Amino acid sequence: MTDKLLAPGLSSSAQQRARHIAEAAAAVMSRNGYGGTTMKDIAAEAQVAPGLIHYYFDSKEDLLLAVVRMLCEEMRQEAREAFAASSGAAPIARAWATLQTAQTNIADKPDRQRLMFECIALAMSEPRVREQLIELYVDLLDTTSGMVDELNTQVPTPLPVPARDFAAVIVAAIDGITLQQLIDPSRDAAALYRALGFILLSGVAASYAVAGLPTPSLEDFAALLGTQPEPQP
Amino acid sequence: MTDKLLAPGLSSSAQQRARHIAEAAAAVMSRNGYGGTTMKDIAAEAQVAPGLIHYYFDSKEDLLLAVVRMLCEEMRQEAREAFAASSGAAPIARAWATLQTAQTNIADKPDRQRLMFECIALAMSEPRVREQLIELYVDLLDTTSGMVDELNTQVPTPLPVPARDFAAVIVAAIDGITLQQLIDPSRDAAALYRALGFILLSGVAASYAVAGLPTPSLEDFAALLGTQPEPQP
DNA sequence: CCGTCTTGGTTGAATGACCAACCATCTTGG
DNA sequence: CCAAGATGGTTGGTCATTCAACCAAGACGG
Repeated sequence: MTDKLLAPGLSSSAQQRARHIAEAAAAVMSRNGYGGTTMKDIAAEAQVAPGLIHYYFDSKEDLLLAVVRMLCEEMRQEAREAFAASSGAAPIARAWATLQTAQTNIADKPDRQRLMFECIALAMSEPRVREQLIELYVDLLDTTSGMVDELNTQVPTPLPVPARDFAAVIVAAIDGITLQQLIDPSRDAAALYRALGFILLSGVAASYAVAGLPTPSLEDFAALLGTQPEPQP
Repeated sequence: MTDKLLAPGLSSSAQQRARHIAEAAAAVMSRNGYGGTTMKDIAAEAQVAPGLIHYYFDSKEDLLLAVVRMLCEEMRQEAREAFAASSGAAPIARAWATLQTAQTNIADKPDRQRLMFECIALAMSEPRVREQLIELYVDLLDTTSGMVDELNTQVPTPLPVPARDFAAVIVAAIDGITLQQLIDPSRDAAALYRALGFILLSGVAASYAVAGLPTPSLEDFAALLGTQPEPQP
């Protein structure tokens, strides 16, 4: 039994208790990182005896996984909502709106992102963690490539690359930007997202061009992304 | 004194000795990860007493930093060489050739990449590590944006985003793809790099279109990237 | 030339801090 | 009254780091 949280056969109050502990863990771990968090810290945050944590979770690692799963689900949900909310708009606008959720995520809750990456680092040496993480990534790519698929139908020439690969690259770029932000928060994340937006959207422009349709100008994009185009000197 | 390796006033034989230890550390840490490596392991690999390591390096952390700096420098060098070697070719080909070095890097030496990310995770909680990492990223972005600048002059319409932001996004995407590869090596890295290539290069296509020049067809790109375009069903 | 001193390296056992996991023992709700 | 739930001190193991002792090889005085 690896994860009592998901195990059936626990009363709903027990599930609530487990969740309470997981939330406390999320708070402390976000604050101090996984390595910098002791079971005692978590117990203190949850106002509970240290031993009790092991009653609900087999190990510290399990607790981390529960936390990370919660955080992932939350982020994915936000992205899905933004995508759905923009369902009437032009494909470019939808893509941009959805991308924004990633941007605000790192801006508003850097600690959570940090925890995610600590978990990834742990996964490199802990096979159990890795498996869980693979699952989470599969879900994330499913969601993203679903969106790409949908946008693909609204564009004159469909993308010349498999939607899933395209989605993976988008996710990769977001992860990478997040990483850079975590390492040096003083850098301007908005500028990077703007650049990412341009890069992705110029693909759309090419799509128009290839179809022999009038190509949207870069100024159009610029207006959309809320910035001026900045030609190189 | 934080880093005896760089400290002046050590005889050159001492520098050699330090390097020898750092190389042993690189080997073991790549194999077992930073967390999974003990000073004893490193000592054994270097055929040296555990205590000696602290004669040359103040802490395990310092040793990691020395190792990471070596690895970074190596990768940057490879990329620079590939870029320089292709200096006669078309901008698209140069970009692609340089991108390839990143691809082979993760394919051939995943362990090193893993160590890099473990170091990044550590940086989140260790200010000293973070500072060093910021420096390394600055260097990396300098190199990359230098390349982007150079390519920018060879293209009909210069990029509408600052070269440095563009470079940062490229680096981010590479990092992200690397991360995904580390988590699940069974995924097809080549496909992701192909997708990244298309995304970046369709920006070039747009650049032609905006300039009112005939747009290179996606088939042209496909040939260049050594694959067939795969239209979505 | 030879013994001794000095210095720069080198050794590996001992230290000490840390903490996840355990468990013997209470408490309480049903 | 008795589990299920909760407590928190104890335990055992892991390591980074320290340190006192050791050694080889060059400098030096006699």
